[in-house]
Amino acid sequence: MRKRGYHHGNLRQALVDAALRLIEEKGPTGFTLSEAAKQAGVTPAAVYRHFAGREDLIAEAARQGYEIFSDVMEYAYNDGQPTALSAFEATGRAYLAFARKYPGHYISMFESGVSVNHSPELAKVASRARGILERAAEDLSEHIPPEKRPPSTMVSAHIWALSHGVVELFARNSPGTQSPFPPEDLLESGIGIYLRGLGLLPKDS
Amino acid sequence: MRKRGYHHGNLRQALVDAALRLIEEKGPTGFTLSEAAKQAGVTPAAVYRHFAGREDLIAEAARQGYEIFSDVMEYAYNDGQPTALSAFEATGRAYLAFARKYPGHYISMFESGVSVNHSPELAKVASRARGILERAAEDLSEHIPPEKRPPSTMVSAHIWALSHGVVELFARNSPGTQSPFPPEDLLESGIGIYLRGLGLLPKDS
DNA sequence: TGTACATCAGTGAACGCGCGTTCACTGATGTAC
DNA sequence: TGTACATCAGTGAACGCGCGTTCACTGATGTAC
Repeated sequence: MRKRGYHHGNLRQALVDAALRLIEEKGPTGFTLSEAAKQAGVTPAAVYRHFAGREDLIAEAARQGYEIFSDVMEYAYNDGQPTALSAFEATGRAYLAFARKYPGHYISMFESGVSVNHSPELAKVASRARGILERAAEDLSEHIPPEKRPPSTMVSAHIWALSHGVVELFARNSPGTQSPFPPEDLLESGIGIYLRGLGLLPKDS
Repeated sequence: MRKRGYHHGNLRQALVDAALRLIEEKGPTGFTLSEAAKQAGVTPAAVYRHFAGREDLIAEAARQGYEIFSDVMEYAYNDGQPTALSAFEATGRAYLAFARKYPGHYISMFESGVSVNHSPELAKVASRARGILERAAEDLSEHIPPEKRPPSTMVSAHIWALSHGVVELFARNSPGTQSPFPPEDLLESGIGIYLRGLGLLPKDS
């Protein structure tokens, strides 16, 4: 996708990759532009050929994260097939799977302090991600009698919050805060109970 | 609680307070020992009379946070009175109220990267906090028929995750990530649906 | 095919900065007599 | 009450460090003729 050649070949992406690795390892705090440059085999000054600065580099890492995230969620959602319910549950599982598989991206997106309004592209891809979850919630809502139906944006916010909370509290190898349950089970059971509360699952499963 | 007098009077606590202010303002990243010292009207070196270093100061801020947090949660729980259900809901509300009222503490506790095992005192007070939520979940669980009752530690993990997720995603003034709903409503409705899913609330509320 | 030229990705040195931490010290406070 | 002494909280200077960023440059690559 990048233009080929010159000296390094594809420094821009190499820098993003290095940043992702460092952010995953040391957190957004520990990440430094200089070390990312070093890992890419390049002088810190070279970074400025491709990014406006440190924050811009993190923002690009986040942007790529949202891109992958959206793809993963969209794939899991699968246009609401075979059922709105199964699609919704798959989306929840995909959220956690993404957080586990792409921790550097996840941290860049949600813990780096980079605003989603850093650039129009970032805002756009972030809202695409949100849109998918909201659509899944909408599909689902149609199976709830209108008079007891919460707004579908609320449902998606609930699930997003639960998923994010599980990731932050129980899926990180943060020493000392480990749960007696695997995060996957925790999220799946939580979503299950929640959906039962919406009247979308039988009383006993 | 501190011994009185000498030069500053109560530098130790003044440093913790400054740290809390700075952490709230600039995040755990932006916090520096030197600036905390400056805000307390003191040389950076003076900090070392009271703390082992930067991390130790943050850990003390977190410790005080857990202390307040536990008190608040315990008060809300109110020994499960008048009912296990109402006590549980009050505990959830108290969680969010704490996060809003003591953002510096909250960040020190959950976002600063300080391990809960930094010191025995910290571990102790953190587990006290966890214990309260677990007890509330246990009381509640007794109203669920045993064969469809999830482990109470799981219930408390669900609620903790949901609450934390709401705080992180929707209760911060993080630019761009605002929800169409007040965090309080979001959490309360989420917990309501969840409890209904546990069979603890009537089908239509 | 060969030569002259333009481009521009990456260099390397330099900058000012604030950081966390150390150390020998000083001088206000508290205490013993 | 007054004096001599001990304590120890806070000072101030110094340290080495790595940071993000700038700048004039260089030299490999691509291109025009």
